Amino acid sequence: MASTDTKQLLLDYAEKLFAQEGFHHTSMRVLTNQAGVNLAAVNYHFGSKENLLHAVIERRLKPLNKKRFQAIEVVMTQAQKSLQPPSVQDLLLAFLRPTFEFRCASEEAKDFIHLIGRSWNDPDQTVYNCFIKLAMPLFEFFSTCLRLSLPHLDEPVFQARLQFLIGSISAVMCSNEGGYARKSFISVTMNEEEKMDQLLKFLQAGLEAPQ
Amino acid sequence: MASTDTKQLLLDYAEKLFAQEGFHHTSMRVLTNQAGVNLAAVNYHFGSKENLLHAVIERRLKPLNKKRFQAIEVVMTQAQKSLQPPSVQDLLLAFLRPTFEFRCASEEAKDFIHLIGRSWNDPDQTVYNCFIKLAMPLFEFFSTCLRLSLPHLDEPVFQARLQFLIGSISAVMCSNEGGYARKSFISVTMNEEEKMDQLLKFLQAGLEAPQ
DNA sequence: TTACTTTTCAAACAAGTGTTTAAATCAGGT
DNA sequence: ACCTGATTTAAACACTTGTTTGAAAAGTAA
Repeated sequence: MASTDTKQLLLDYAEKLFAQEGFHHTSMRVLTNQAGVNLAAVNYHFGSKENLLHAVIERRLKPLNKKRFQAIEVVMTQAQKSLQPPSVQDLLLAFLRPTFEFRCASEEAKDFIHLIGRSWNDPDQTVYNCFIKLAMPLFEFFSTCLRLSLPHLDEPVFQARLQFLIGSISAVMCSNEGGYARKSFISVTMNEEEKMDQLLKFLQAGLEAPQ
Repeated sequence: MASTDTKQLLLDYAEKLFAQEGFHHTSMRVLTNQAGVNLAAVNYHFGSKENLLHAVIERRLKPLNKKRFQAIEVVMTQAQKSLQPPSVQDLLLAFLRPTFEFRCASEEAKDFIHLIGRSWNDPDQTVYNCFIKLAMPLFEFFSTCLRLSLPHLDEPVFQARLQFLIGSISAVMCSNEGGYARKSFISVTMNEEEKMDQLLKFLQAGLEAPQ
């Protein structure tokens, strides 16, 4: 077996298991068994379990964040041309559309998004740090741009609403109806596009609410 | 030492550690060391680590949910009297006020709320199941009542917005500025009352947005 | 084939986990 | 004082964890 195959297998199954079971709760023995490779392969190819997590997150998050970054940039340049602040709707869409498109791409992508959505509140420092290191620049860029769309808001109010926004987004990212997820009392029977539309409307209304 | 003291100590420190480190990542040896009791005390008094978690959650969640339940009931009886559907604002307030009041009561309460807020998306089935079993009845009641306030929404849209709502609320519950939490790029410098006001406005606007 | 590197493999390692056990200690009632 | 049941204790148990090791196998280039 080529070395790249083993690496890919490990990344794929790690992504799935980390999402489903959590990082700490995923055993390297279970992972390597499912992937059909030897236990020592993880340490040989990645050095450690933590490095494997890093590789799993980086592999998908880098291209995804690049897309989001570019989409936001488009909105910003158009805004500069028209000498107007960017609209909340455009910015939200620039952030959400690549996310949802990515999420719909495959079942594996859904697993990954689940993993990411949970990282915000993950008690495990390992997961949180790994995620935030890769995501921070984008979020700060997004936050700065969104600020321009909502100049009338006091800074603390803006920060608070940013927190609410992230909560809603990560809730959607964590939900995967029809997947391995446990039952919830909420059953969102909606295709992904409609769901994004609804999330957009919800967030826009919340962000633009009178202070 | 009276037996009740040991039990209390275990509950207190378990609450703190489960919130800070997560359930699985909390070692019973560390827990019993911090609490100053013997390792075997957990199994003697609670039977198992899982039962301890259950006791931790139940101790605080039962009275909290009772308060929320009663507050919602007040809103509903007033609505019935006036032959009007309950307002979104009143219902949200009935749910949020007891939560925030509880959260402000003490630092331990904040830990607990953090633990609860995370339970939604906890990869650990143990934590999730334990939480949902105790919280489900209240959430279903709340959901049913809120549905009456938003009769014009299609059912799928309502369900989706419910998901967004829970996301925002749990994001706030998980945040504990000034506590042991790691740094975030969001810094919400707001007292709890203002924060609740803002959350209320945000959610109300989002829920009542045109479909 | 030979020589060399990369990759795989089974086994062992050291440390940590929740739980159990049986003896020791403490408490309250008679 | 004594007895009895509740509680605490140190030690051990059985098991899992991520990681390391050194030899075997596979792959590559001369």
